[in-house]
Amino acid sequence: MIDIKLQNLFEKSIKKCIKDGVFSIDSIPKLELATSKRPEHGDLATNIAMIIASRAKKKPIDIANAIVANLPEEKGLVKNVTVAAPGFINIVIDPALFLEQLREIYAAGEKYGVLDVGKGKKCQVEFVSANPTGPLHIGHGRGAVYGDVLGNIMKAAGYEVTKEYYVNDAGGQIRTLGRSIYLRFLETEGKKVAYPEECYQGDYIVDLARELSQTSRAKLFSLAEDDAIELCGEFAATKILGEIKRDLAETGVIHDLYFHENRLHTDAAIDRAIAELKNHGHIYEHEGALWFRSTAFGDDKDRVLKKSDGELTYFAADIAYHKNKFDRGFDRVIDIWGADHAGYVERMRAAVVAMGYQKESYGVVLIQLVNLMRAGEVVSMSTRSATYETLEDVRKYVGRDVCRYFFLMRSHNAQLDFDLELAKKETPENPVFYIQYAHARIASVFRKAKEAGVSTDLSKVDLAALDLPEEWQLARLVGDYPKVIQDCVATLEPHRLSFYLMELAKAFQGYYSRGRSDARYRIISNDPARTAAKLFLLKNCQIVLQNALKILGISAPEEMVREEDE
RNA sequence: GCGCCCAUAGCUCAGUGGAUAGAGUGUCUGCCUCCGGAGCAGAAGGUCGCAGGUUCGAAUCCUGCUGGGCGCGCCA
Repeated sequence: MIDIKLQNLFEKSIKKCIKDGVFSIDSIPKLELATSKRPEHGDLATNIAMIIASRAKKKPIDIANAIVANLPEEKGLVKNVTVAAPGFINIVIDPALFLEQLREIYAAGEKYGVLDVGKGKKCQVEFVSANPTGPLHIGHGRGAVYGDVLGNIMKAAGYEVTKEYYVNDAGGQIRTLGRSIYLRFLETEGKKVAYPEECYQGDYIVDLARELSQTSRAKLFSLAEDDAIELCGEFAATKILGEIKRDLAETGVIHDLYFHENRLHTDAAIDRAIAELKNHGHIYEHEGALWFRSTAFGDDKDRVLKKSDGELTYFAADIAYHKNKFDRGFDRVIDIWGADHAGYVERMRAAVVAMGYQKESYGVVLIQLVNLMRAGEVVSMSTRSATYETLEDVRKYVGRDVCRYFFLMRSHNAQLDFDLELAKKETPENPVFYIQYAHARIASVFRKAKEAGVSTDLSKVDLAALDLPEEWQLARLVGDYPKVIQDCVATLEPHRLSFYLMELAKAFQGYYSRGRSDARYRIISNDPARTAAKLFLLKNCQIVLQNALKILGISAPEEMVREEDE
């Protein structure tokens, strides 16, 4: 809003400068406004004079001065404008304008921060997609929370989002799973078997074998070995997928759709996808196998779709799945993969482009791995015996909110050290509590106000009663929220929201705490107009805290309860 | 060997070409008669891995190094 108004003012001024012959350029550059880091640089700053200077071959400072001199007057917008070397234009906004924004926020309520940049386009976010052969580990957890929150952010930004989980329930891995179960079953029957290294080693395999045995012992003996293994595989995969879903649900991650790979096989979708590539001339045969010429689209080497033994590769199924995605009408398809799949990106992109879909509509986000730590020591992830290895164990140990926040407080393309002992600490070192505390404190003030019989009717508030710099600052900060959402969408980086929340919480705590020593800062006073205005400001802070926490999938408690008090 | 990611305060990390590089934590010093001290204010702490280059301006972009992580199958 403010941006647009300023854009207009500057455009007018620049046009006048051109007309007056101060400088000459072909087109007017877009006005970039940055929030100033230092108070003496005003609220906003623009570098437009320097941009123009480089094009017009003039001194930036002269251009800045000319632009400022020609800025039209507009009441209630700009309070002051100054020029600083080498050519910055610093703008002080009328504080009343930030305060006015509060009314919009209050009116929008939980809709505040909902944007239309997505314009209702259909967006699919695929994440987790772990094979149903074992429990989710902490790395899956990071991808799960990232994908969930990215989906929430895209939704808030105006996309129509589908969160999806691709289930690899066909092929070799499920057969191996079935064999693992079957062999463990034989063991429980007292048979001596050699348990191969490539089979799944976890204890859960034994548990599943026992469980299946209870209902289907006779059947397993009556079937031919291959059929028995298939039965074991189906049983275990279904069971494990159920566990994964429950695990995700408890982490606050809900997918809209579980897409089963099996479907692609039963309705010949893979054949159709290969045919599609063939029509475009990107398929050839070599040494009895069927190849996709992915090198034509920037991949390192061509890839096999059908092996010489006649079996399809997983890549073939993945291509069919992605064809399916685009055929369902998604304008944007975002895959979220672990960093260990980086080598897979180029071939998938190649396939998407080769089938004739827009390159820009497809994106892959790689999530770097997680190092699980305990009090500074790395907890081994390779040994199955390690205690806190699964997502479930970690979540149960630290709690859902902390678990999610730790995954969200870091850029996804940096590795994450997840320290269990640090996450477990409830006091200052743990930002999630600090943010929640800000929310709870506001709730507490409202309870107090009610007790004291203060009117909490916020429909008519005199904003002029907010006359402290910290109050303008807070108003400005909550006004930044939609921009933060926009940035998160543009960069696909939800951690920016976490950092914003921290900043907002800090600004609020600082403001609130001054009330201890300075009566002007106390929220509830015997001045009804000031009290109402301050409550209104707090309410707006609370709205933003709530909306942002909701996107992150973290609770916004009305009060904080210490664990030892429970 | 090739590809991708990372390197910023003691530690963990922000910083999508802008001004004197910021938080949290740790260390040190203060602060409460009163709305929640899980708090607040302040101080100290930096050759932004190294070397070049592009630019009015580089932690940010380009090139080459160094160090760490991941990946390079007719595996999944």
